[in-house]
Amino acid sequence: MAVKYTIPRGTFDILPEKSYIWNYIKHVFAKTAMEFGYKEIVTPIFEKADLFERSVGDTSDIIQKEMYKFKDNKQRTFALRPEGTAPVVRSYVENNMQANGGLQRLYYMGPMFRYDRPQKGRYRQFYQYGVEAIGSNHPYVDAEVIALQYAFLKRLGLKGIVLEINSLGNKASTEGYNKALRDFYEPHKEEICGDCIARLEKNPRRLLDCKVPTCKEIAAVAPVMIDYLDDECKEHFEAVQIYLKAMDVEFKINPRIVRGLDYYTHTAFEFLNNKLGAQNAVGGGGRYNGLVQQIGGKESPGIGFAGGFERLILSLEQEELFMGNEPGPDVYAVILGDKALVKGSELMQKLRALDVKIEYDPIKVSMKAQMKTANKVNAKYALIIGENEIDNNAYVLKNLDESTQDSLTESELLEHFNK
RNA sequence: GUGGCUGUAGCUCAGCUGGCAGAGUACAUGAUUGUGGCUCAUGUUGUCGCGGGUUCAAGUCCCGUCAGCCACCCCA
Repeated sequence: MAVKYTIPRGTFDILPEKSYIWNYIKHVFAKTAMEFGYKEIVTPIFEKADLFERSVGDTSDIIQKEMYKFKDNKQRTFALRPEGTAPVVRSYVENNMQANGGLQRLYYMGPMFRYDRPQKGRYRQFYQYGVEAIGSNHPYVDAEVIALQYAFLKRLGLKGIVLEINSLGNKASTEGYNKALRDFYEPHKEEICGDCIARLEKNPRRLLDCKVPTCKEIAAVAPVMIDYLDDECKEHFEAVQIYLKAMDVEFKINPRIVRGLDYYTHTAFEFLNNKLGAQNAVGGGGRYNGLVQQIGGKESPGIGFAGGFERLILSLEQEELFMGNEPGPDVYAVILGDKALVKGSELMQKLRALDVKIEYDPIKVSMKAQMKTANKVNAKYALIIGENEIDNNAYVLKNLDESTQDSLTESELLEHFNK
């Protein structure tokens, strides 16, 4: 079909039949976050580009090739946000939330943008939900944030998702580890793939999960991050695990977890659905103790996570958790003729005032077509309004599930729905 | 950004070595003069993704392009 205007590549419309499930997920997330004491924060869709360049890290692909950058009329460079943490931290610093003291618990939802080649579960405009807890380095907070996302996924009914955690240590241990990795790989330079040679420079941790067989063999005996943690980092990581167990959160330690953004330190975690194919990360996050300072605030430790709506919906569909369809109307009005429609309009309006969800479709003319539609939209009742009913003040209310019907006067009808 | 597969009715898809564009489903009408779901009958729906080329003739072959999917990459 040749349509004149088509949607931009890597974007999608949320059509009415899907918007119900989107709203449902948003609702469940907001509810879960609020139970943990998190409050919503809404930041703009675009920010100054250098906010991301400085925080996310200028070596990452997200900044190097995936950011939607543009100049406004005054030649200032902005970017559509590629992720949610930097804007929240910017707002935290700019609004001096530190002055409130204590821990700030924030949640957000909204579209993010990355210029990448689309495939299933990967879009150029995609929707994330996430939280940030800023102001404490206590390992309980790490566990709380993880437990929140865990609770959210459980509440949606998802079973096929596993949680993996890791510690990336502090800056010193990360640097030490990266050096150890580079030293280890140096003598193997001839044997590893081209991608891995680039990783050696750019992001040595990624060497560990290369899929090329020869690289895999080498990676299997490469040094592991956990051995490079100092005592403080180790203690923190162990404490997180104790709290997670206390909160009955199931997890697995995976020393190979790498996060895509440069600002992560200490705890890192991922929720994976391995039935999803290549794009299997349903959500993930980690601690970012240096980020607030980097963005210009007083040093303040933080941790957060983000997850994608699209992969969540794919997972729900896969596990056949369709959350039910949108409920049908309470009443479908079967109105026979234009004369009856005048009284019908009046009646429908009176019922709506009683909070009754009522639909009518003037395109369907015959009674048969209207009854059929009432059935199709899954209405509980069909209300028949014809000239006979109006003349006799006796309206037929048919219960479509039970196939029973009663004849009611207008006041009886309103009484029936006045609960 | 790299490689591969696919694009035909609203949806799912068939269409062979070029020869009248199809099925199921959905939708509409009727069987049932004002009562839905089941059944049966009849009917409507197409720039065959788009542009070009080869040919008497292209949904089919060739080139280009756009889009989706799969893998890499990256990550949500």
